[in-house]
Amino acid sequence: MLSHKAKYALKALLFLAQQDENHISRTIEIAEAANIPKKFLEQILLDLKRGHYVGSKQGKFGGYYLLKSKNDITLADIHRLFDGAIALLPCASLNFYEPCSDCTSESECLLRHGLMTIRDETLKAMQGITISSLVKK
Amino acid sequence: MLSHKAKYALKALLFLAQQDENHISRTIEIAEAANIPKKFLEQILLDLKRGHYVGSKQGKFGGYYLLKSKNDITLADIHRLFDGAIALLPCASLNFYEPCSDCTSESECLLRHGLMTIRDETLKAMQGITISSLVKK
DNA sequence: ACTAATTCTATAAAAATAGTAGAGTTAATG
DNA sequence: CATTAACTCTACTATTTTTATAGAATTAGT
Repeated sequence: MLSHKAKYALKALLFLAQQDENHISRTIEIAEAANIPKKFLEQILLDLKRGHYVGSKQGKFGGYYLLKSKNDITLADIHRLFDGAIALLPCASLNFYEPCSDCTSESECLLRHGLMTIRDETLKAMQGITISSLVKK
Repeated sequence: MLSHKAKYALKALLFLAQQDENHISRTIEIAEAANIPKKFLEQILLDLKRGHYVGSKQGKFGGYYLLKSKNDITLADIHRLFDGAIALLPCASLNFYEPCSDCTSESECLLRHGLMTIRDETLKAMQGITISSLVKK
């Protein structure tokens, strides 16, 4: 399941993607349009900025805008940024690999292989969903 | 990601699946073989029992055994039993549907459709992984 | 009766999540 | 250059979920 953060991030990105090119949106606008607590959204937008998904303009008449193309922001990206690994266990993860503390031998682990299969399929599916594809629905 | 409970449940089921037909395994055996805290495993086995995945025999020489066929226990089943919805948001879930509190109109939600696509693909993949298929690896 | 196992309920400790507060910084404008 | 309106940053708090643990009750074989 997605955390609220990830969900809010997606909703914010969808909002930004629907604005005119070069338009700058204030946090409060996004918060009200997408029904997100404003102070919470501030943090989320900063995270999106640090991930180079959005850009910002400071000061009066400042705000946020999409930095990457709608086509280049996938569900997988946002999941990883806010919720971490896409794999079902850290030992099966590409980007967030960690051995299981209860695992005696990873190579003999019966679970890991199956979970890596799932990861590959889920990842492929999630990389197929972009902000652009969502807006078009 | 899977919770420890779900991971431990899978490991316990894998252990049971590898025993001889009609063999009964004590909790302590499973716990030691799979490196799971015994008292925690007790709860998990009870949940698996309530889900009709394992059966138990009480009293001296009691223990647990697989009730369903290895082929009929899927990763999707265990995920749902311990970690709930497979969908990324409750509003996109088949078995754990709930509307989002922040959603003003579900029919106009741009996220939901994409998440239902992901759910269908993930679910299909997870239903393809059975205890039996894991043991064979 | 004794022993060894599951069953059940309650509790506790730790971690993660969700959200809030408030001071600081930046930039436009008159 | 003061004012205003925006983003930025750090810290904190409250809640919920997760991960167990404790201990009494029940069951059944010998």
